Amino acid sequence: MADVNFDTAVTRSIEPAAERGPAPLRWDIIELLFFAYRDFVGDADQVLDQFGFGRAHHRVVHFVHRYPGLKVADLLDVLRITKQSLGRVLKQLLDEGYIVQKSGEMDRRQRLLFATAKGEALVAQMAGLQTARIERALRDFAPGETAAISRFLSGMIDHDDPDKVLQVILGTANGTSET
Amino acid sequence: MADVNFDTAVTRSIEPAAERGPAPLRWDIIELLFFAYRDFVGDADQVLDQFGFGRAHHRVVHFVHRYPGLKVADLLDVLRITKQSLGRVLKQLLDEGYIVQKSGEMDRRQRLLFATAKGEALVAQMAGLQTARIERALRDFAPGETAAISRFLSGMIDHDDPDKVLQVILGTANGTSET
DNA sequence: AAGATATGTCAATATGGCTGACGTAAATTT
DNA sequence: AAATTTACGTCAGCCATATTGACATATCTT
Repeated sequence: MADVNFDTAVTRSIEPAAERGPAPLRWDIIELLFFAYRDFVGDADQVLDQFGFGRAHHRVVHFVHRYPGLKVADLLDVLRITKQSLGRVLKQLLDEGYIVQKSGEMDRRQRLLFATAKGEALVAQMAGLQTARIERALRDFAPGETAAISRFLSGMIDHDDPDKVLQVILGTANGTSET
Repeated sequence: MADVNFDTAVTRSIEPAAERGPAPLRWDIIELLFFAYRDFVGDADQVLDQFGFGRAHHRVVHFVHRYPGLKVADLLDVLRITKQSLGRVLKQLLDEGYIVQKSGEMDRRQRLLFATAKGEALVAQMAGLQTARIERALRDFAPGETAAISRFLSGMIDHDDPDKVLQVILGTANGTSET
């Protein structure tokens, strides 16, 4: 199985040496992020398959659970999809009783979204698997190091985003988890 | 715009808090990962749009560039898709000259894949944007902290994966399960 | 010669994005 | 009060990317 020249790959083979300082690319972090995220969402996929849902359902019910009373428009900002795309998924979650909606009291055009106990249970099941992965990965770090990890992830995010949910997260992200 | 009770959301509303402890969930890391990865791939999306490609093309040409001589079967393992899905994307990249293939010398059934200069340029352009984001996020960390960040990302990955590319990335390390 | 393997391909289907257009109720502005 | 804007829903169709199953071909292994 020595077919692929992984050694060449690791030491970097073809680099445009035209300029003097090609500004080294962070292949290491780029690929670690790819695989970390792949396995991270893989945890949720296992659960979703059992419920006949896809990743889109996860994202919707997750944010609705976490930010009760979220408006449809807020959700569109967070997920960065169109209302048509959201509509399909949201309708299923409403029909199957994972989410309910109430009209806004101040503005009755708004449909405020809330997760039901059923929806909460689904979210918690997936978050449980992902939390296990996270705790496993964080197990041997000093408190200062785990804080650095949080700050790094926060630093990877575009902070100039007008998204309201994101503002909340970035405002409180430096604290530790609640509960 | 005080419609949504973000405050309630942050302090968490519907959680069985009275009991001994349902194992606190790491909502903080879960959501930071979501947004960090969303913006991270967003960098590549900008470039891909200009080329008329999608994320699938990025993944393929990235790994082919990074691990020259990769077999089709290896690529399927890394990307975790079927060969039918890969075939469509790979064919485009071959037709448009981003990738070339050569028959394996020891096993001529194999099609070993290599990125062309054109393919390499595309990958480098996307990696450049992502590297800028990474360097920005890592700017103010001590060396020990950046090492911790890499170890964390590595720890988030399933190490018992038979995937050959992953083994190289993880340092050709053990086959130890995730204890 | 027989079987397994690596790859390619055809056909059908599902999911989850997209755009554009239109409708309705409710809030806001004039 | 009327006009306009906003929040949301929906219909219709298109595209990208994923799926499964079946089958073809070349090549390596036994």
